Amino acid sequence: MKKRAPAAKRSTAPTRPKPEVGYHHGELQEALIAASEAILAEQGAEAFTLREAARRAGVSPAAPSHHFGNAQGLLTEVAIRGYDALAGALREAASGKQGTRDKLRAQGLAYVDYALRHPGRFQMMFANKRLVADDARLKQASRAAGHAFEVVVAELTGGTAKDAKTAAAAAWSTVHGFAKLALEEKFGSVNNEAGRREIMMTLDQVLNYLWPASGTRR
Amino acid sequence: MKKRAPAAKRSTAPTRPKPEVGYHHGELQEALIAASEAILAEQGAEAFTLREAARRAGVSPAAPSHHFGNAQGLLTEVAIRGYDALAGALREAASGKQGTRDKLRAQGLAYVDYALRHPGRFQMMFANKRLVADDARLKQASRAAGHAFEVVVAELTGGTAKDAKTAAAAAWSTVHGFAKLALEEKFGSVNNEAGRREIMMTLDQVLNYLWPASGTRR
DNA sequence: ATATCTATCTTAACACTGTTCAGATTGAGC
DNA sequence: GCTCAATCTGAACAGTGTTAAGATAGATAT
Repeated sequence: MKKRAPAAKRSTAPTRPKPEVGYHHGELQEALIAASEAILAEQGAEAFTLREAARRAGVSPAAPSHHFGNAQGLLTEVAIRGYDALAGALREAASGKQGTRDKLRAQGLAYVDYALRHPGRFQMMFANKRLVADDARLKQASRAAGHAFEVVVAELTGGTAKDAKTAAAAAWSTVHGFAKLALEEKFGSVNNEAGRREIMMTLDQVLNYLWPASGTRR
Repeated sequence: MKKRAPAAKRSTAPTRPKPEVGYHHGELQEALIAASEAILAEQGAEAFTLREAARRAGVSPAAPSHHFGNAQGLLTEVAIRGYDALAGALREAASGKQGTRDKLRAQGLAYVDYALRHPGRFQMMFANKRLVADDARLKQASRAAGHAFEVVVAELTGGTAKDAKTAAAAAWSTVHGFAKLALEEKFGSVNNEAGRREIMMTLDQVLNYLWPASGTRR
């Protein structure tokens, strides 16, 4: 078994607030999360194994349990960060536009773009059985992402809160379904850039169809 | 290990075209498919194991390989039947209605109803990595299900074939996304009948919002 | 400075999994 | 009857997640 490089020597100053390596391994949590992300990015959600994540972090397969309890715990942490990143992407997409419909369309495109750029992470985020589904932070992060739709949609409906909820559910369902179907290759190949561009164009048409510009009829 | 009951005695007539039991086990393919369906129904897609399916069919873990190659092959067969059943449900839902919009709404409700009633099977149908994704029969069955939307939507658009494709993609995406999000508990609990009813009502609102009755504006 | 404490990590084991391969079994056809 | 090919078993292999006991080492107290 390969021994990892010895930890960097401690600074001579003993009162350092945050040592550069910390405990034995130091940032094992972060290392395991990074390793998990790498597996998801390289080989997809189905290929993730706890042992492989431990291997990449240079620790024994039992090490992660002390930080995350079990594989679900580690993946939950990954999913939380994934939701945070998604929510950020949605907010940013909306902030770059003026009209409400433009914001909504930009959010839809950003949602699917995120899914296609991080397919493994995205699939894992919505694989409740592999996560600690009732984790408070996970639920909060997920809600925050869904909330990004409500914020924009509320401007659109201008009606009751219930209408806004319905419209947000509609928007989220549409882009989520499109992303999922795209990832399962129902709209053609998604492995090459050309395929992804075509899929994004299809999405644009779908969004135009469901949320036509003001005054347009169908 | 438990010995299964001895096969029923052959009929005295030797020229029977289809013996009631066939080979050693007889209908092992069907038994394995039924066992797999049972696992999916009882414990969900994540809980499926080939060994458990073999156990339930009363054969050794190596037996399935002779009929399906591997676990993916068996699950592909299950998925094909799932798509066939889904396509049938979609066609039947549309056939019971007159107006095009009523057909579309009935299809949407039927789609999500199917997903909520057979969650394990539904999740497996859209888990490409666990199936033989390029199996011709699987792709055909999947296309047939998607085609059910196109048929109804074509009446709605009355435009070019491209418009119909866009509208069908929109409809499929919406109901698929809603079903997926519902199964991941994003719209509340789905484990009890009351929760499912509430979710179906939310879906009805979503469909009314996205495909309003003729003449209605938003 | 030394001893103790406690978080961290390893080692080894356990019960699983899917798959492969050699051989046994058994229905079908000559 | 005999042969043949399809079917199934048994055993093995490499891999998985998880657990328990012990080693290690940073932090803390004396």
